[in-house]
Amino acid sequence: MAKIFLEMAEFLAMRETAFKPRAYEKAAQAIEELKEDAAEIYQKEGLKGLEKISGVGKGIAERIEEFIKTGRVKDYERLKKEMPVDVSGLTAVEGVGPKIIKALYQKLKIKNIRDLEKAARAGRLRKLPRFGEKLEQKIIKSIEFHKKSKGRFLIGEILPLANEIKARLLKIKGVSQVEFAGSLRRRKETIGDLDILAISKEPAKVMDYFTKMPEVAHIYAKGLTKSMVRFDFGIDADLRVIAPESFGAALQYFTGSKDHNVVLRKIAVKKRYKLNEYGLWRGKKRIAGKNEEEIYEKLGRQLMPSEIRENTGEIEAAQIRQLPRLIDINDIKGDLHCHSHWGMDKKLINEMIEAAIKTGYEYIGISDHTKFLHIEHGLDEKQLIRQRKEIDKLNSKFQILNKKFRILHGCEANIMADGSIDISDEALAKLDYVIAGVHSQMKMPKEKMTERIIRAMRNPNVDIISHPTGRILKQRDEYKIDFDKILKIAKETGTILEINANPYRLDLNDQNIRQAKKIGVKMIINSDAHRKEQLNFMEYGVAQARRGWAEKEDIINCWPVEKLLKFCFTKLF
DNA sequence: GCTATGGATAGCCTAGCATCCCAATGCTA
Repeated sequence: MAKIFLEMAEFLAMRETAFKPRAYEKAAQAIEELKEDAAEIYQKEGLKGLEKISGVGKGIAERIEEFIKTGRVKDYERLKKEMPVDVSGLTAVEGVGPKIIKALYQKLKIKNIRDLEKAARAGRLRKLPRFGEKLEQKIIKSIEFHKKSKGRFLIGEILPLANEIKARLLKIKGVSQVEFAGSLRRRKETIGDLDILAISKEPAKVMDYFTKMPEVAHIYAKGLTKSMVRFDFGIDADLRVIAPESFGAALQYFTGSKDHNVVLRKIAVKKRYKLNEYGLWRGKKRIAGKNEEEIYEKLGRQLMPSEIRENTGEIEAAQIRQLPRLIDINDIKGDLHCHSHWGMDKKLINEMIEAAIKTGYEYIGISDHTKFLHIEHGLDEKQLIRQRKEIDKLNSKFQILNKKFRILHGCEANIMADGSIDISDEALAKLDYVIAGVHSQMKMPKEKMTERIIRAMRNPNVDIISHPTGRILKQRDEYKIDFDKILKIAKETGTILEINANPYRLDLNDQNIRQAKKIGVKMIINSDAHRKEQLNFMEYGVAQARRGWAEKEDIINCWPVEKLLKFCFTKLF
């Protein structure tokens, strides 16, 4: 449905219809972001229910109804007949928009990317009015990039590279500040492109350097205030050089999100100000712009952390000065989901411990897989006992040395299809804590999967549910579960839900976290490290928790170890 | 076509860059 409305928006733009394109675009986005299936909403509440979706009014609600009932949207088909082209395919080519698509179809009967590439390579585009050789070349290059492009990138893939580029830019003479904006600064799970802002006395030098970096495969644009490039592995990056007096305004503006900014600008207009990337203005006078804080303050709002700028209530909370005090990476006292590959790898457990101490943790929990996962060399009851002895030995060493550090002994057990655990309760009871997770048969019907996890939560030995929704970003959807029900039982039993910090998981997601916090379900941020370097995944988990408005009190590995163990020990069921 | 405001109507984000044509247009963020 979202795709149909998005295409309708493009068709309407081709006809130069005013305002409707934006309306359809907005509706498409709203539908895509919907948590519930639109068909379910319609079934329960009819047209009125659909109209409650922000961006959906009477007209679009009726078209959704039509689609649910007939599987078609007549208006869409009419538009498509008028201009039978693959709009979504063509607009995916950078530099091609509705006006160009229209000209291409009318003059050259170009319907899709294949036609376009053929015509461009044959030199037929340059002959069209308002076209030229350069535009033709640009389109050929865009098509080549499009074929290679991999879409969005995981934050775990981008942040390390971005930090390196930042360090390089800071070394250039005349550069005094470099910051990321956009989805990277909001720490979204996936990043579409890289937005970088800089202050420099010599913009030309920075732009020269930036566009000539070894990673740069293509330069879209290069000016004194803005340059845009594509890196060889497929992500685009923009660099803007900003005047110091506008830096805060630019940072605010380019950080977004778009929805957050739209609301903010409306607030500015209401106060008879104007907000743009150069500052907050009253008439021609700039009344704020150097930093973000003064802009938000002049608009009557607390400064909002970038991770929650999604227009999901943060602007309202900031007005009554009730913003949450988001958890910080420095609040983390330990990591309870670390694999040592015990029995397979003799050194890893020590490496993990060393890395944890170096990070400044007060404790680490070793939680290897249990016996059902043969492939990961899961431990059985006897092996767990032997592992316990080794951990006791290591702990007594710390005591002798009078070090505060402590190793906890846990495991990541498997929740079987019927909700039972793959290892005996006796063995589990001897551990400091137990994580349980689903690692098999993930395609169960919603009710069965929910019951399965609930049964595991009701096991008095199970303290933590790992990666509760099971999704793998860019690879696998979450399992079908009734999350509200899981939350209810988690609250009832005192079961802790994990925020798995592996950048491929980031599970729970931001919305899950917010829901859990609201109900009072406790969470834990774990790295799920299988190598010592992966302990650093914690950073992504903390970012995710922040996006879910989590505070220190909500996350049990911000607590001292005694309090944490007591919470695990006094589990209700 | 949607939303907000007030019950029918106004308003819908802004700006840099490339390109094509030499002042305007389209795309993108």
